[in-house]
Amino acid sequence: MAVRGPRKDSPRLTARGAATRERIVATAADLMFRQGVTATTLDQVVDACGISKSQLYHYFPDKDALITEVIAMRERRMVSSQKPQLDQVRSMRDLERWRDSLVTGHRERDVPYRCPIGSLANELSCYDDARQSLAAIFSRWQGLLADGLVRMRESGELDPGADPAELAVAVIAALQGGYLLAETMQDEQPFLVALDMALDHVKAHVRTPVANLTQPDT
Amino acid sequence: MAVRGPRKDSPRLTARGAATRERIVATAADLMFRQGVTATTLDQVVDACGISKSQLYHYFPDKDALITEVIAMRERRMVSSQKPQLDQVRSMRDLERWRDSLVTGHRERDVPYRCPIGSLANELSCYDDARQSLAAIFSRWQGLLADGLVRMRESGELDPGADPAELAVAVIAALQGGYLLAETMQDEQPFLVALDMALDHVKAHVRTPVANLTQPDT
DNA sequence: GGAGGACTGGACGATTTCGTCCAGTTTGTG
DNA sequence: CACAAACTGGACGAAATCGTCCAGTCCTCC
Repeated sequence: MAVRGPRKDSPRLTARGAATRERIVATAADLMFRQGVTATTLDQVVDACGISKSQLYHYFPDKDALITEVIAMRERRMVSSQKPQLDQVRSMRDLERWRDSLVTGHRERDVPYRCPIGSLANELSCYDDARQSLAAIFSRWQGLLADGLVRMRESGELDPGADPAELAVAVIAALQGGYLLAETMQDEQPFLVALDMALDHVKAHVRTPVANLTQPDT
Repeated sequence: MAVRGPRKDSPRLTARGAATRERIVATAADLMFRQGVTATTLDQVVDACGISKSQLYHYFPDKDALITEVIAMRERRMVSSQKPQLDQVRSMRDLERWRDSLVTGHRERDVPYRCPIGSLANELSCYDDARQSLAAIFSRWQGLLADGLVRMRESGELDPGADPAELAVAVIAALQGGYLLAETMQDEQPFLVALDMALDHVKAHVRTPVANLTQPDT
């Protein structure tokens, strides 16, 4: 898991080889996403990928190594899809845009309501290596969000007393819970409700200009 | 799954037999809780339970049937642990007590931060039978919570415009997300943060007496 | 005390899964 | 060209896993 040598997992690797390797990981990631890790067979990966078994074992010593790579790919994908958006966050409005893109993203590609990271985390949390990697991914994700909240605080929109890190954790938790309920109930409503709660929670820490203090309707 | 005959799964069943059957389910539930369903072997169940394999197959036709029973047990346990508390909920204060008992419950018995229902849901959501049962459990849970919120609304504490069902979904989602993060990070903080967010969210729908409208610190 | 359920204990087979191995072909690159 | 990597294809073994089966003992209730 730790990076020991200079290049340990690439002892002379052609562009083509790297591509195949990547394809294997992608295929495994997809199968594991849909069926779960334990339920996914190496033979399934081989078949779905259209390669022969010897190729799989040419690139990966065993299933665990493949799983490790799948996790790594999940992190890359999360960052590449989330970072561009979260880096833009400077206001409550931006955060709402982020939420909307999560929702619409699931609507157009009709991928099941399910978090590729959360589902791995649930299944692999009893294996410490994997668990730690997944914890790091969550941290990273949370960090991206927290950075946005920090910017909101610096720009004065967020209350100076608000804790961006803590808010970010809450938002990710809501996201995960929303995914799980939506998936289980096969209904996107819990996902929407959870995300709205999360954003409301952030909004509760938005600096309230006096103008916003309208008279209470009592 | 559906109850067809008068007693289909108890064709003459001694008290002792029923007890053993129950012990098998409990043992399986425990193993599946800690390792996951797919990762749990029938031989493991047999060993952990101290019975012989023929007994397992005497009571259950196959692994699926056992899983079904495990899910049913999870529902019973959830209801028996949650209903007494949630039925008491009549105020924000009661809700906070519920949250506290969730936290302290996990602290004293040092059971891992992990939802017995949520983890099953995550792993079994691709099998429609199981998924539906688990969705029903979530609904039930949410219903218990919503009932409490309805009482809060009736007593005037909760805003008449608040939607108890929706609030309950949000709370359960936060709970689930909190579990997942806490488990993965091996830290109870995300669990606390998520639950606090959820309660704040409910609190935001509490009727605000004029007395509570203290001057904003601007 | 007798019938039937509860239970042991392990043999057994079928199948799946992981992982190995290798002989031979194709592709790519210095 | 020559060498190495990429790849096929499938045989193979070991182990795990599911599920069956049965002979025989123990317990319980009518």
